[in-house]
Amino acid sequence: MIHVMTESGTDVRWLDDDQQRAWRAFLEMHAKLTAQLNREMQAASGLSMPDFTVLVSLSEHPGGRMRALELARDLRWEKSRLSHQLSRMQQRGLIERSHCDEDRRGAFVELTAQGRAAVEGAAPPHVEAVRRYLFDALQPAQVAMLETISRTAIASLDSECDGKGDSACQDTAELDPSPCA
Amino acid sequence: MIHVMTESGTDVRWLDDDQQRAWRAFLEMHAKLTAQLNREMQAASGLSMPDFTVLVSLSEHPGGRMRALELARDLRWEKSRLSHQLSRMQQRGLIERSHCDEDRRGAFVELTAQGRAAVEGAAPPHVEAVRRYLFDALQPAQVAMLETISRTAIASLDSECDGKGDSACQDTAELDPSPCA
DNA sequence: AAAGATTGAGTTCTCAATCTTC
DNA sequence: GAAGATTGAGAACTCAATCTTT
Repeated sequence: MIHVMTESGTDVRWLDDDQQRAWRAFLEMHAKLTAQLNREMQAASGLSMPDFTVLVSLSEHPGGRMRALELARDLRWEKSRLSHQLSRMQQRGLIERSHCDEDRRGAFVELTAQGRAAVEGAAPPHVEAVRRYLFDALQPAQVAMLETISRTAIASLDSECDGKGDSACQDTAELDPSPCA
Repeated sequence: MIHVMTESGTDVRWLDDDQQRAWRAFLEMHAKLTAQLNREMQAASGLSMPDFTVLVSLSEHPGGRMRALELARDLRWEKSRLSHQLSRMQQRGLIERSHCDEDRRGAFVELTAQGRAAVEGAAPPHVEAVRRYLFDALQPAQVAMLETISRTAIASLDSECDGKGDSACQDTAELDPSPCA
């Protein structure tokens, strides 16, 4: 374990070399991968990744229709982030919004025919790209380890933020992960 | 291997269950982790992660001074992304820009005293957070695997984009990874 | 007051266009 | 024309404030 004295005299445990390399490689990998996936999806289908993510979630629900709050929880997005995104997607005809009768505060979000066609067209090349850049090069044990590592970090992040409001730290704990492929 | 017939009759190899779970967990982990690190850095030091990333890179160079293009390569950022970021940081007094004598197209970027103080103050709590949320919960073999997986994906991404311009696909191949901790 | 949702302002990022110097 | 860099427009995200309904 490396310790370094800072100017303030505080004792800081820096990352060791292995951790440092892993951390920087992880960040670089994520940045390059998502940038590439975004570019290919935009070019092939005219959708951004945020568009696609929303459409996938909707398409996995019966009738392509769900409450906005449920969608926000599903995606682990802030309410305002979802609202802004839905506004843009509505303008482009990918989704529609309607009011909720049981609870008149609520809003429903619904896939349009155009939105459904868009996500069905975008999914195949996207999945192929995820395979090509990531999974085709990984062994099964590595895939399993990637999930284990990710879940470990998610658990430590979720346990950290216990009493915090809104969406920064999740107010939901029992939903499935965000659908992105 | 699962095959699915789409409407267009194309044969698509979808992700299998293990891959699907790993992929979604990976995306969720990265999103939560970076959001949390961003929030803590903003609260503790008034810096965003992009600010910090730039300052770290500068502080690791002699004199806290380097060419803009070198910085862009170091961070694997587009020229325009860096330029916008530097404009904001210059306004806040974190860096200064000056002209290059040898090549009058070029620009130098230099850490100000304030910028150096900011990054030195921000680094310790940031590193602690990275340890707390990620590395403290990982075994050495998992850290090594994370790096291996990341480098595998980076390699497949780098080999994919060979003849492409500017920065989307890297025009550099022999530099160190982006410094972010 | 709390819950569901929207809005506006400010930051960040990408893309295409531009400008200057080589 | 290519290289180094900046600019403007639009998309995406966060935060705080707001509005309506419960």
